[in-house]
Formats: sequence, C-alpha cells, structure tokens
Amino acid sequence: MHPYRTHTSGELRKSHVGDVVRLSGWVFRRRDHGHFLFIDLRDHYGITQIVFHPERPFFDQATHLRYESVITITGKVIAREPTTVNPNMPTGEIEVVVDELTVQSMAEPLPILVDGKEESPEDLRLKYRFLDLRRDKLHKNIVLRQQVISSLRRRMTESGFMEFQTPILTSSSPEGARDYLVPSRIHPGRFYALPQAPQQFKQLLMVAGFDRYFQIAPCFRDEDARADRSPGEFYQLDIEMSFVTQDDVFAAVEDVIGGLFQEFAKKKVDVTPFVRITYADSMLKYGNDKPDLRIPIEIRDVSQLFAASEFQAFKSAVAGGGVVRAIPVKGVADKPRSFFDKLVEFAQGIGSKGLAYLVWTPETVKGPLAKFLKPEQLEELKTQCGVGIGDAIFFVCDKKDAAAKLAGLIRVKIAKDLDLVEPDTFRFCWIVDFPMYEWDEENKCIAFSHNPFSMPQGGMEALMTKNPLEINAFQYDLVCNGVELSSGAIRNHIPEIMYKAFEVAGYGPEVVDRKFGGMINAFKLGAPPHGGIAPGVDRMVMLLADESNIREVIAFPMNQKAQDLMMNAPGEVSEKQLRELHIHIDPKVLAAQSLG
RNA sequence: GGAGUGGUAGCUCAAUUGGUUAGAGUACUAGCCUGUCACGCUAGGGGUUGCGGGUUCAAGUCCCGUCCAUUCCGCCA
Repeated sequence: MHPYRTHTSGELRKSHVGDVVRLSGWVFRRRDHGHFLFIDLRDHYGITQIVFHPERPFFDQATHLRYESVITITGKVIAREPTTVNPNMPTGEIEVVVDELTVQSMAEPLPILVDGKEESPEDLRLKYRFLDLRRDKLHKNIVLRQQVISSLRRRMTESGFMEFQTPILTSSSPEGARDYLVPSRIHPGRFYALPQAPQQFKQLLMVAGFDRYFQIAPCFRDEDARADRSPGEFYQLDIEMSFVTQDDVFAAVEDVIGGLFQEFAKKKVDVTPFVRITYADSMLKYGNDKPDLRIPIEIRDVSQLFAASEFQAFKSAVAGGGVVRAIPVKGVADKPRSFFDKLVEFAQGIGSKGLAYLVWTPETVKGPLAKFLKPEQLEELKTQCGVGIGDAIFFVCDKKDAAAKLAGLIRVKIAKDLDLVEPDTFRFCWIVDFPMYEWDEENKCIAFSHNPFSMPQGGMEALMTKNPLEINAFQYDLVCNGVELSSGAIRNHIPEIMYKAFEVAGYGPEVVDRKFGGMINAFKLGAPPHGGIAPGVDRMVMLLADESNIREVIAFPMNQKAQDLMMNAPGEVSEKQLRELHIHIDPKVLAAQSLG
C-alpha cells in the first residue's frame, strides 16, 4: 500500500464500500462525541468524514489533533446509515473507520481561520498566505487562474501562435512607467531593468519572421497599487502578429478572449464581434475611455443649447470655450430632495463647480435651471436626451476634458446608487482611434498620448500636414464592464515615419537611435507591417472569479506598499553584496533606518 | 505626495451621554457527551483598547500628534 494514500479525499463513493483505503490530508473539522470522534479530512480534491472509535490505542491522540494538522489514516470504507447520509457533500454517503493513524505534522494554534467565511486582516492573510490559500474561495480562485492560463495557451496555439520567452534582465526604456532596476556587478554604475512589457522583443520577433507571437508574459512596473493593479509584477497575454490590419487583431482576440469568457464566465457574455466605440465618442457619451456598458445612461453635449439660453453661468462658460454635458436619468422625478442634494454634494466633492438639474413632473419642469430656459428649449433638451415625464437631466459645465470626466463619474455614481448596473453580464467593447498625441500641460509641449510605436492614421502625410493633436493612431483598448483589459496597436514599422513621429513630440533622430536603436535598426533591414495587443491575465481572472480585488486571484501578491510580508521583501542585503554591485546606501537613509 | 475609512483577546465583533472589575462568539487548555457534519454542554487561561501626549474627579469613548492597513487621487508609454 502507498505510504500516504490510495485515494484522495474527494473520490470515495458508495462503490468503494468494503475497501481498505489510506487517506492523507488536513484536519478540517472535528466533532468529538466522547465515545467516538468524527474528523473531516480535507485535501485539494475534497473532504471525507473519518470516524475514530475509543477502543483504538490512538483514540486519545486523535482527540487532541489540532485544526490543520496533517495526518495519514488507514481504514475501511463503510456505508453510512440512511439517516446519517450528508447529501451536501459528494462523499456524504460513506465514511472511513480508522484502523491506523499517523500524525505527519501537528499544527500549532492558527493565526487565521481556514474554515468559515470571515475575513482576517489582509496583512495577516498575506503573512500567512499558505494558510489563506487553503481557504476554499482563494483555493478555487487560484485553480481558476490556472485553468484560464491553460485555456489561453491552448486557444493561442490552436490559432497558430507560437509561444516565446523573452529576457527578464533587459534595459531601461525611457517612456512609460518607472522601471525596476537591477545593478550590474560586471559593469559598475550600470543597470539592467526588468521589462515593463516585452514590447520591443515581440516586435523584433516579427521582424525575425516568426509571424505570430504570444507569451504569458510577466511585466514589471514600479508604480503605486490600486484594487485592480498589483504592485511589482503582473501578467499579460502578450500577442503580436505580422501582416495584419486592426480588424485582423480584433478578430483574433475576439476568438480567444470571447471564447475564454464563454468557457469560464458564470454570467452572460456579449457575442462577438464586440462593439467598437471611438475614443472621442467614449469620452463624450461615458466620460472616460473605459466605459461600463452595463450602465444604461448616455451623456449628451448640450453646449449649443445653453449658448443660446439666458442662463449666464453656462452661456458665458460656453462662450469661453467650455462645454455643457447632460446626464439623463430615467424615473427619478419622485426621488426626495435629499437624493438631488447628495448628488450635488458628490459633484462638488469631485471638483465640479456645481450640479444643475431639471426634473420632468406631470405638471411642470422643476429644478434650479427651469426658469432660465424657454419652453421650446426645454422641449429640445427632452428630445435630445430622450427623457420624458418622470425623468431628470443633470448638467455639468466645465472645460471639455474636465466636464467629460465629471459627467462620467456622476454617471457611474448615479447608476450605482440607483442600482442601474445590469447584473450578471460581461459587456465588452473596443475603444478605437485614440489620439496619437496630447498636450502635456506640465511641460507645455506635445507628448505621445499612448504608445510611441503606434502607427499614426494617415501615416507620413498626416504627420506632415495635420495638427498633431488631431492625428489619431491605430491604437485600441479592449474594455469589459468598465475595466481596461487590454491595450494594443498597429505598430509603426517605417523608420522615416518613426523619426518624424518622434520629431513631432520634440525628440531628434539621435534620441530615437540611442533609446530604440535595436528596433529602429531592425526596421531598416526589412520589417513586416505588424500589430498586437496584450490582455491582462490577472484582470481577466479577476472578472471571471467575480473578485473586486486583484490580490484575490494572485497566489503570492505584495501589499499596497509593494512588500511581500511572507518573504520579507524587499529585504536588506549584506555589505559584501553591496560592494560587489558598487552600491553605497545614502548615510541619511541608514540613519533613518536605525532610528526606525 | 494628498484625501476618505478603519485599528478593542490569536481571529470576528460588542461596550448607552465620558462612569462599576472592558464583554460575546470562535480558537486554545481541561472535562462531560454513542451518529455528528459550523455537533452540543461545563469550566479555565488569554487585554499596554495600535503608539505617544493632552483635557477631565474619571477616557476604549473627547482633542492633538504619530504608526499601520485599506480605498481613491497623483502615477500606471
């Protein structure tokens, strides 16, 4: 007989009755009746009830087994009496009567509970992550993650993509997020950087002629955490394809991601092809570039109407280049005054000067703005915004970008407060036609708004003739339920257009040669048109597991301050290690540490 | 770097207007219990109320500072 087990704790059924079996696992629950003892033995596969009788010499030892101790038992499978069958567990028709007991590992009292639903403080959960991972929910999340990654690999391979590995120690890239740096021992004063994404490598693989690349790629960015953004590292399904248009990339991703969600989602999933929304439209209708389409509210621009109105605050704002955005909401006319007051307060809290509104009651149109608008203007608003009796419209007025953002936040706030978010659905969309450049207010210059390697729409001619701020890029995002799942682009593979694109952003050709020398040289030696995308694996698992925090789908996440509380990272290193790396710690830092 | 929320037993939480010895569940220890399945029952141990200062006859409770956690903003090509 195997020293540890003949079966797992999830597999014994009525058909095994009479068999002598050996099981190993954790003491999950314990029910001590004095004259006999039940233990629910748990392993990865399930739970089996085992029974100890007092005449056994190890009975006393068994009654003192603490929770989460690891034991091996040998015994006979017996059928339970009909009245004691537990229909809630797959193994509930049988139990194992223990003839031999080996304690493999006695557990000390636990710092967090494995059983039960109550959540412990997150710093404790992270310190004892191996215990936390035994809890049913987290255990299932990690299993789901594995299944998702496995499915992605299969789908990509079946679609003709090849999986590659790219370097983890590479060079710092000048654009983008803060890098994680690794000091070089052999080259004093020089550093490797961990890749923020394998961006240049995957493009170089296209230049190398491999045609279709993918990788479940680790990406490292030294930026502050959010609920949906784990600090340190995260994983992308990194994709790149040669000789493709934007439509080809969309079709490939819709196959893989659409199929993945169909396979794993417990909710309704949009059918492919996914809706496409231009960046400009998205900013107007939803107030951001990652719209949650489960919310049935569309923002409207009503600047012209107010320009012709008698409401001076809006009228003069529009005359000064501002805009007025309307947020129509159905069926709130009978809400109490406090509902409207709270929204005004919310709007002010996020930086709006105010929040005007109109309410259509059966008798009249109420609200602070009503007296400034003529009946025909009210009628026009009603038509433009698609409202009727019983509905309301909220208005924000500001500069274009600010108004869009405010209206977007208010749209989401209203939807959540009124429970308007469509439940149990994954709503996908593509956001397309991102601007190539944006105005950098801080440095008073034109800057790349996304990826500097994107192909500008219109190519060289657009760069030569158009206002840079009006050039769009072949740059796109995939969005699901208000979560940015993925960002990608058709790349700029033509050196002349690359130099020109950087010139517009204020960089000379020497900068391109120095910073992106590897890639620009490659493009001079025969580069195929190519493009790609990189869906976030952690975020997809998060959506599929219905978790609001990304740490719930990562086995060993860091906390918000980018510390691993279990492994004590980042940690101190020896003087010798520092010497070898030619690194001196600032004495001020050392002094502060010794005080702390 | 900024803002909000929180911090009481190993864990989850309670404690009235500032007022007696800071309680309960769970875990832990000891005991009882012949069919439980979150078993039940009895008893016991377990507290610098995050830390420091202040107001007060009296502070878990009020004030100031600070630390920690978390959420958001900044940041994330």
